[in-house]
Amino acid sequence: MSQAKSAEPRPYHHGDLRNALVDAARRLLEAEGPSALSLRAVAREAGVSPAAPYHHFKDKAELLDAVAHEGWHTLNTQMAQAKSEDGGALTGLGIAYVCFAHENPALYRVMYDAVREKEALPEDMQDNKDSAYCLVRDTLIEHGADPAAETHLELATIAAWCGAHGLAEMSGFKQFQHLKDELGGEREFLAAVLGHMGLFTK
Amino acid sequence: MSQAKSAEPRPYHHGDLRNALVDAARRLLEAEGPSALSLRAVAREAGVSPAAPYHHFKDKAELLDAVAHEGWHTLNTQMAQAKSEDGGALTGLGIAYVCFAHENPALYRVMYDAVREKEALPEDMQDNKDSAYCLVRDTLIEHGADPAAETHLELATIAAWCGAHGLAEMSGFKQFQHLKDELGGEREFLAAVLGHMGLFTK
DNA sequence: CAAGATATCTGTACAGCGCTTAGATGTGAA
DNA sequence: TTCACATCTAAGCGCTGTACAGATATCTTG
Repeated sequence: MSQAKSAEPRPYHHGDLRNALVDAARRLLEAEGPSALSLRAVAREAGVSPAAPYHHFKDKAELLDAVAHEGWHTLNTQMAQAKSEDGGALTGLGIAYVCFAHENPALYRVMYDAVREKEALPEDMQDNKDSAYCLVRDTLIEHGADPAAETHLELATIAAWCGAHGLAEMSGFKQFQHLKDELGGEREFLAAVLGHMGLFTK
Repeated sequence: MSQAKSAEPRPYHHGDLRNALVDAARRLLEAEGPSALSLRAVAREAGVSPAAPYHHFKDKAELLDAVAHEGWHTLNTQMAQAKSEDGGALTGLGIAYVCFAHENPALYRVMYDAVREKEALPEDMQDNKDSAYCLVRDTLIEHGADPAAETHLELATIAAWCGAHGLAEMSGFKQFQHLKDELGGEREFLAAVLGHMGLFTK
């Protein structure tokens, strides 16, 4: 494992240990998976003692929250990019969402583990202009949803998100491989399933 | 915690420890949540030594698999019941699915944790006549899907399942409370979101 | 019924975990 | 310069999953 970046004998005070810990956690997560992500391992990876993280995070959950926060941020920007590239079709957003989950499986899991613990939407997804949630809602409006029918709009956004999250967790199943082969690829499979959700038509 | 059922000093050989362990696990899961479900706690609850479970399960994951297996079985039967009671509407199945997840949150989580580990559908959900998967597929046929269009049918079933799973994980969010109030209840909220998924119309 | 093979369970131990506490070390303000 | 404060280390607690050797009960075979 990469032991931080430099070989010089780190000064007693790290300088920016908080960020270093979050980075180390992401590195470990990617390399070893979520089950290997112990606080102690993160501290080792960052080159500090096992107790050091407690001066920056209340407990392990709070460190994972910080990792998840970065994850939501990345997801938001990737979906915004997908929207601009794809001409703004809802299916494109759905595929971008699922692809993010596939490309960062461990991170995606940490993101939703945190969310399940709190039983609440992460702040990064709430009524923040840059959130993927709002991106989806705006896209629905562009495709004809009535912006005045707030409840309707909110329900539709939730439905789309539920479908995308479900697909993100399911589409990796081995049992679906034959469908991907049949349809000519992963993306085609995703688009087909999303298409069957109604909301994602077109 | 209830220390098994009887006060008599259990014979050296338990008789049916395997099932006793699975039951103990379910009891703990319900009472204390998934984070409290350690192998050692399960052994304590069943009144045996920490090493005893290893004669019946390869490791902790295999015990959780057994718990998950029971969970899938329960889910299948509850959905079959919902179908017979509800006149066979797809929305009823979706609501039954989500309600199961809400009534057994810890169990539902164990079920999907196992699934994520394996990246495969649980056996109990595959092409077994009693599976909820087949129940949904048959319901789609009853509502007009062409049984000969196998790919189409499979995609639609997957889409429905993805939507239901997503909703099961999302619908507990505090942020959606105002929608439940507005719509007159939890079930109405669920039905409304499912309705927006297209597949679940009627 | 005797005897040994086998299945099941216990006791003990190890390394790793999250977290706490006490004390060491560096930093910045008075 | 001094002292308060932020940051880090070292040591340790109780927990975990798991391995292994040995105890105990049951089953099989004679």
